[in-house]
Amino acid sequence: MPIDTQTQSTELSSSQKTRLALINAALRLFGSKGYAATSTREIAEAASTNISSIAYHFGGKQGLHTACAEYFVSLAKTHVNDTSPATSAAWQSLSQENAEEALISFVGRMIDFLLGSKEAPSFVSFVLREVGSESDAMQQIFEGFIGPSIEQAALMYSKATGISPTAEEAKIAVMSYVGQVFYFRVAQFVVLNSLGWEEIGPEQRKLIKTTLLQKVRAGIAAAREE
Amino acid sequence: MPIDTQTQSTELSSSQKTRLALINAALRLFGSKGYAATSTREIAEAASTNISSIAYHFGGKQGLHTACAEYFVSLAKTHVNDTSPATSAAWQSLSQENAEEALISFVGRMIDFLLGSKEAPSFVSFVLREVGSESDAMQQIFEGFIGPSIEQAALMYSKATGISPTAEEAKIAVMSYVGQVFYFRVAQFVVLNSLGWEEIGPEQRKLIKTTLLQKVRAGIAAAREE
DNA sequence: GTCTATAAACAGATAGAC
DNA sequence: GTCTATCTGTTTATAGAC
Repeated sequence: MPIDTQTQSTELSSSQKTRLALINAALRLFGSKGYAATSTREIAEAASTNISSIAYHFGGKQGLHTACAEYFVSLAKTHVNDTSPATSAAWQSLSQENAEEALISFVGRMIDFLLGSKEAPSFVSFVLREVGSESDAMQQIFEGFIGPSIEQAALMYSKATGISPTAEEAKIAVMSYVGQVFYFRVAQFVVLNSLGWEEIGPEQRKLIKTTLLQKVRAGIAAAREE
Repeated sequence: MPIDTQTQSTELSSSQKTRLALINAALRLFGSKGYAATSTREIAEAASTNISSIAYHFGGKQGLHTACAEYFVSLAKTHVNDTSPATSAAWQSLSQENAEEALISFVGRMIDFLLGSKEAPSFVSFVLREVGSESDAMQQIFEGFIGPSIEQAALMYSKATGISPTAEEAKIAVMSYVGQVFYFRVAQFVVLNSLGWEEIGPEQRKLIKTTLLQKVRAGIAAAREE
């Protein structure tokens, strides 16, 4: 059961504060160093609490890890739901042009989040380490967030291009867009060194966005003509 | 100094055999479980030797890790040099059409290697874990292999599209192609679950290849018309 | 060069005081 | 609920026999 650790706006009990601090610290440390390389002592110190709090709140290190995955899913879900409040049925009636714009907007928002937000590095690192080990946590992240997102984007793609919504090509195309964007976050070291950049700031992000979205539009147009 | 552990064809001394077995076992284990989660006992067992061999041959766990990176670079380099024996000057004189075909061939071979070869999972996992930690090993991998490959592909892209070879757009486009392909290997869990596939076999690889290369061609055509 | 035995450090978990 | 103190197992590194 994903516990609501974020939406509670005003007052948090001392217990909840400790709990949330532990999850945030763990998510960051698990992401940057990996699960095995992160010690519970380290997490407790980063969360400004005691090692025993981990056993008390989560049963142990593994329980804290599970809680991190649940926290990520609940956060990612509200993020996505906020930005696309329309129902699945509403997508069905979109015109080709509107579907294309919706897909472009989807990829654009993904670029802004993955390359522009403060939380992205932790989140992406965490999920990236999970996806390698086909863990229960990954299953949960897929079913709760990634799967539905790809499903929805594939629907937009099929509307935009006119190909069948059940065609495997739609999902492959969508995943290729996702993959492109992730690369610029995950392989940031390669990106910075190849281009001689110091960082991926607003200007760099804009250049990446322009180049990538042009490719997406070209790909949609080409698929439409088949 | 990258030590030649592979090209020696016929006879390997007992010492070299142990050394190579340790590197191969470590590369696989570091990739699949991560550096911290892999114990030297485990590596020694997988390599059918004793723990102390690690200290003897590499000084310790960290030394073995460095040797893995060096081994990867030397292997990747010979792979790339084998498949593109032409000099940099030769690329300069390519026609638009030939440059496009060279780029398509580059992406196609990347798909075949990353999704079809037996070694790819270990290698990709290893490099993926390195790229997160901007380690000395990663610097070496970039300078020895990744950087030059991107440079070369960007040159093909500029020839194929007619844009300036120094334009940042060329490298961004090339990296977007690389990113797409990597996603299908790295996020294989997502790919299989989204598409309901059991594995990425020859037929699946062919479908991915067709879809992705169509996008690459469309992107080149669009950039050419600007 | 390879092995056994062991040292020294560190991990996660837990009992019990407050 | 949070803390201190401690237990038990495991890690890497190393000294020394062969």
